[in-house]
Amino acid sequence: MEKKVRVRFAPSPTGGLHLGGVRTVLFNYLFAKKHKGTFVVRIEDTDQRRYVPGAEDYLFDCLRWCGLEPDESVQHGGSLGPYRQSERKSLYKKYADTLIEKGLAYYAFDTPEELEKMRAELATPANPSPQYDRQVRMQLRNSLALGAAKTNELLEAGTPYVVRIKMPEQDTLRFTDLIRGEVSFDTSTLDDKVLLKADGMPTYHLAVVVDDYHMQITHAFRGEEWLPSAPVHILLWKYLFGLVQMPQWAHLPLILGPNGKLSKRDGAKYGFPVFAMNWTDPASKEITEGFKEKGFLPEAFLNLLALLGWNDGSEKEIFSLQELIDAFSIERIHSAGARFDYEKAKWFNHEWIKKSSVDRLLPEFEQRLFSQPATAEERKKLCQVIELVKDRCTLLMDIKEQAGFFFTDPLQVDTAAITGKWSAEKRAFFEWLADQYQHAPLGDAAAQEQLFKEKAASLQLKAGELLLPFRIMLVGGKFGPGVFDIATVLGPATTARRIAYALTLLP
RNA sequence: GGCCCGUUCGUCUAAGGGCUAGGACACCACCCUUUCACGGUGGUGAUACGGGUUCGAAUCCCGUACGGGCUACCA
Repeated sequence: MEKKVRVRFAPSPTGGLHLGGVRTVLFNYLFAKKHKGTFVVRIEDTDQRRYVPGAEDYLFDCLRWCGLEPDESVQHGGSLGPYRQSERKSLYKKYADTLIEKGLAYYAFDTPEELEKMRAELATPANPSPQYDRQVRMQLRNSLALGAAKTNELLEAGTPYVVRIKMPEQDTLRFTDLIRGEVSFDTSTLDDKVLLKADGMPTYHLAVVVDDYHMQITHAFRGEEWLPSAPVHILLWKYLFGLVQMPQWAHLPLILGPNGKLSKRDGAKYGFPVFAMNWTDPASKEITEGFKEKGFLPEAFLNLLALLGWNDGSEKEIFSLQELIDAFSIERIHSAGARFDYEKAKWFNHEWIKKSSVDRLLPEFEQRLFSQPATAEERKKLCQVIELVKDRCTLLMDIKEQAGFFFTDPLQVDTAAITGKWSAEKRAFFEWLADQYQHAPLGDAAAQEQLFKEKAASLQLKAGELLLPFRIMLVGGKFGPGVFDIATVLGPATTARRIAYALTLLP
């Protein structure tokens, strides 16, 4: 009997939720749902200096917007909490002590200044970043070099210390990554990573192992940037809980920006969002734009993220969340990093807007077009409008431009596009047309078009030369769906009014 | 510098030893549309390089080059 699948997303609440973070959530979620497992969100807030108020609530807001609700978390409850690492502090200390007792870790009293000095002294062009490792540890201020008596003395005097793992001299550590196969490391090249900080908080290395064990995590997904620290975690699993208990690891390929790992700066620089939702830095008040506010549908956002590094082997590209769950498999995740392409991202969104139902789109349109809740009548009109314009919206932001004129007379009428071929005959035609809309029942779009063309022919005017002016009178510019469809939705009174108004601007 | 990971059109990718190397985005052309989109048709465009293994390699192995990540008492 297989163990019940349990996965976790373990963000550190320090700011906006990055594209890559959402993709990690998504893969966790897909895998959990696919295997009827449990998706846990654990807050990694062990660095108190980096605490950012609001970041945690923001994170859950993002997950909610995406439709990726955790099964267990700070906000969702669960029996294996607390789900915030700062609230599990004493647990980690216990394990750090165990490691020291077994001689697998040691106390280190070096101050940050001393470490800096050591690195500065040892740095050479050939070795620009010296490590705290077996080469130098006997020359530093730690329990290994100092001996038991001196160590106890320092401890009793309340000297601040950290706990470091004692990296074995000569060992090869290997594991099988679900995405890249066997990966191995030689411990002789590794350093003695800090496990417990001077403030008593664990570092990521200790916390992730202890918590994954206690929360019974079976599969761990994380970004490829964590691969180099895998050997530390393997060792801790071996020392603390046994390797058989260790979750299966999958190191996800990185999402790259135009220059390496995608960063928030890239977004600002190249004009695309990087965060899921708008993030306002509480200190600087600086706002970083999110996909939501930029006008992405969450369905599209998830879809494009899933296809960045994964595909189902077919040529299918548009997937709903349920379809992703059904089709998902770790084996089909790529091992190479993927460069984020904003143009393709927009294409996904456009596809989703086109395929979404009027009902799905209604609240999106309403929210962007009305300052107050729409009346039943406005809603009815809105539905017709959505049907007419949704194919022309790539981002939800486009709604204002593509649909606004149905509800508000155009502020600017591009008369310059009309005046070139304007004439007294044409003016007469439009005066007649306005009058028709004002007084005669005109029927549907097809009937209006027929009448329009017949009248044009009778006056020896080319219908083609009248259509564009008509459009501009109604919408203000050279865009929008078929003119007679617009006139129909606008209704005769409004259509007549706009023609009449435009005529006042023309010779 | 050291360690780790990676390398198919500009970008995302398919092809898990036998092929005219397929699709999508973007781009270009044409068609449709008496606006602009949508849509349709077609086009430009890739297996980093060098060695092996094999009857046969994008696919397996080695090396080189290039790219990325890590190298904090951050995650």
